[in-house]
Amino acid sequence: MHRHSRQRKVILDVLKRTKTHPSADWVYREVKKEIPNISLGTVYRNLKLLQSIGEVTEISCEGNEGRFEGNSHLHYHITCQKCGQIKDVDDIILHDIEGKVARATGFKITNHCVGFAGICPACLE
Amino acid sequence: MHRHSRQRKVILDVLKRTKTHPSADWVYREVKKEIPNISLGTVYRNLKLLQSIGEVTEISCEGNEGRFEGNSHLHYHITCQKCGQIKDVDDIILHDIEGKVARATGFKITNHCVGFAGICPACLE
DNA sequence: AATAATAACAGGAATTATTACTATTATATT
DNA sequence: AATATAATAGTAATAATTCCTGTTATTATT
Repeated sequence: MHRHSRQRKVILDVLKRTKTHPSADWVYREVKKEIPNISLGTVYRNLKLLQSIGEVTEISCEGNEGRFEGNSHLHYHITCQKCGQIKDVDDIILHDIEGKVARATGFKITNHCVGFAGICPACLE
Repeated sequence: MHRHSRQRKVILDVLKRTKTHPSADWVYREVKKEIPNISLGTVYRNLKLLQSIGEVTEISCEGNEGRFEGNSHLHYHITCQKCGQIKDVDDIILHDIEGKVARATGFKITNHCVGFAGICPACLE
């Protein structure tokens, strides 16, 4: 059973209000502003716990391991390597890729990581 | 300029002949059978060098960082979250996703990261 | 409100994966 | 064969994460 703790609440708040995809250490430093003696272990433990209850997602694409986000809905993105903008890829384009892979492999799929990088139309000119 | 070394050759041979997606440490232990005093640093250095010349790929999706493969034909990966095995998903299943995304977004795509995670048929029982 | 049970904590040690350093060895070129 | 230096072995260092232990705080129960 989970008890409430101030530490957990502040960690989640920090994640919910940032638009970036911070590392555990960034979260630690941020939470420290409010709870100066928080332990890094507490941050890791809670990031894991919050993941397990679906409040937080760990990004696993594009070498961004160890980055977390509080907005846990699935999405695809494409990054321009020149100007850095990130665009969304319409779900329809990649419709049912999980289903296709599940049928081909026999796996029960629980997660996927789909991301692209390239040069955007504007930068191509 | 690259010189040839026995160490590099054996490391590449080991990777080319395995069907698994080994870690640097597994490669190290395997190469040790042939070159008992090889250094782990040598394995890491060569894995990196072999990557840079396209002989070896490092898997970068779904928390599989640090896994390598010598098989360079296009395919995707699926990882079992229970037993940890990594299997290949043939390109045909997700045929031309890069092209689809390119046409939908107008990007010139140069890189992608596509991987899946779930529970494998054996672990589902 | 006080008590008891234990989840969660802080702080530090331990672990793991990877990289950096340095003196020595091996390879390609002359 | 002599030379220059890429590559090596072995070790130390770094970074990210997890584990451990004694203490604190939260929740349920009285």
